[in-house]
Amino acid sequence: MYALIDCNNFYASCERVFNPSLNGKPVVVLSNNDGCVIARSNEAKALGIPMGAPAFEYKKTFEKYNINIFSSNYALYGDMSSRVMNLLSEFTPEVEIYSIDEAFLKFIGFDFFNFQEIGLQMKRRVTKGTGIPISIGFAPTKALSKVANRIAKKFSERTNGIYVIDSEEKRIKALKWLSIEDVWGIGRKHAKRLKALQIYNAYQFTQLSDDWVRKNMSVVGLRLKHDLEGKPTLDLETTANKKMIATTRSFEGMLTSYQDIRERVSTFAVSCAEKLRHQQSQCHMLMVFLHTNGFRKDLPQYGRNIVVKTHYPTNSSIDLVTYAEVGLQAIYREGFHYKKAGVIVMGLTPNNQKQYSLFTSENPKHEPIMNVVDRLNKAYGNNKIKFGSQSLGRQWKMKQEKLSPRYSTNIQEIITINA
DNA sequence: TCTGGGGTCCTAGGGCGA
DNA sequence: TCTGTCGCCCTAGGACCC
Repeated sequence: MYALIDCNNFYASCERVFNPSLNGKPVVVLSNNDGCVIARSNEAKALGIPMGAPAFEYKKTFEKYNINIFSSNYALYGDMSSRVMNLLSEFTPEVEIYSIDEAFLKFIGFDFFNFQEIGLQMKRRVTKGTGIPISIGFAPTKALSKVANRIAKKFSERTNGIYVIDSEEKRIKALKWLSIEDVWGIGRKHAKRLKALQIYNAYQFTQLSDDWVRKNMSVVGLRLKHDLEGKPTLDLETTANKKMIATTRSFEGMLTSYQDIRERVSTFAVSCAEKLRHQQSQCHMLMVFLHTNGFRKDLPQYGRNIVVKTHYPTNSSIDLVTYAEVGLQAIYREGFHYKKAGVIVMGLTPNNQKQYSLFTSENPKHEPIMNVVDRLNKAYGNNKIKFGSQSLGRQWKMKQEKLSPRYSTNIQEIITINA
């Protein structure tokens, strides 16, 4: 049996844990730069605020309905997430953390257990331990547990946030209820194609022939079909190291000068290098990209990316800044208003599997320097140590006008209770 | 004026050596 | 020495997820 546990309106719920006066009121959380709506409480959903809504377009709606707005506070959400995941792992050792707010659990040898009861215990444990509300779906496969979770959430008053698919009858009923575009693994494109063929729900999808699905939706679609049929095909994924690491940002305004963009790109490269060292990996390729604002049809558009190969595997900030600059020089063009840039490191290998080059080698001083940089940044806060190409005086700040405190990870910002 | 960020997997097609 | 075929590797692009 698999379970999918999903935190309800996760970011909005995190804000509520430390500010209970928000309970019952509409809450939205915005993306970086306070750009789009990325999380909504049920009350905000009921007011018709869609996912991804640009904040500036909905400003009046926010004011009209007194909606509580928050900038995204990843320090808080990340910490709350790991607390939830820790509690869930008390129920079975087989846990796949699927995203910041979701986990698959696998129950082997629980044949005679009552999953409804296990679900109740999980809910109580997580609510008591973190204050985060969760929904739980149990089913014999991962894809079906996603479906069960959806039912648990959709009919929460009847299901109490827990639903178990444990019979053929329930499976078919659930699949007939689920619209094709809501099936996990069927995105917009495939949903459109399937609808054109009169396939409107998940059950109809499972009635297609394997050959057709394989031919038109690749093995990915076929695996999904089998999983929905109740034949376990997708298993828990082991949490290996990441295969690529990215740091990309939209700029608050638009940038034109090479120097300004270079500063930003250097910072992205430094950030990638830090993430690489954190997971004890190194990269042998780095991609730099930049592009103009696609929403501004009145301005000339330009966008390019370039992959730069490193001479040896590295996670040195000094090296990566250098390579990133080589890439940027190759793709930067004068005369455009740039809105977004990023650095992505690829071809990752563990630190202890190093393929040396005959002709070039890393500077042996980098490793101890990076160790010191990481230690200082850890002790005194991130980005205290900067590199030459990053500006010392200038602070590039994301727009975060509605940022809540880091209640659970910073002692200076701990919650205060007035008696 | 203002529209996010970070990932994974799969396939097709070309280059290239055996 | 030339040519055809096969399989591997790499890359770009597409589709999906949260």
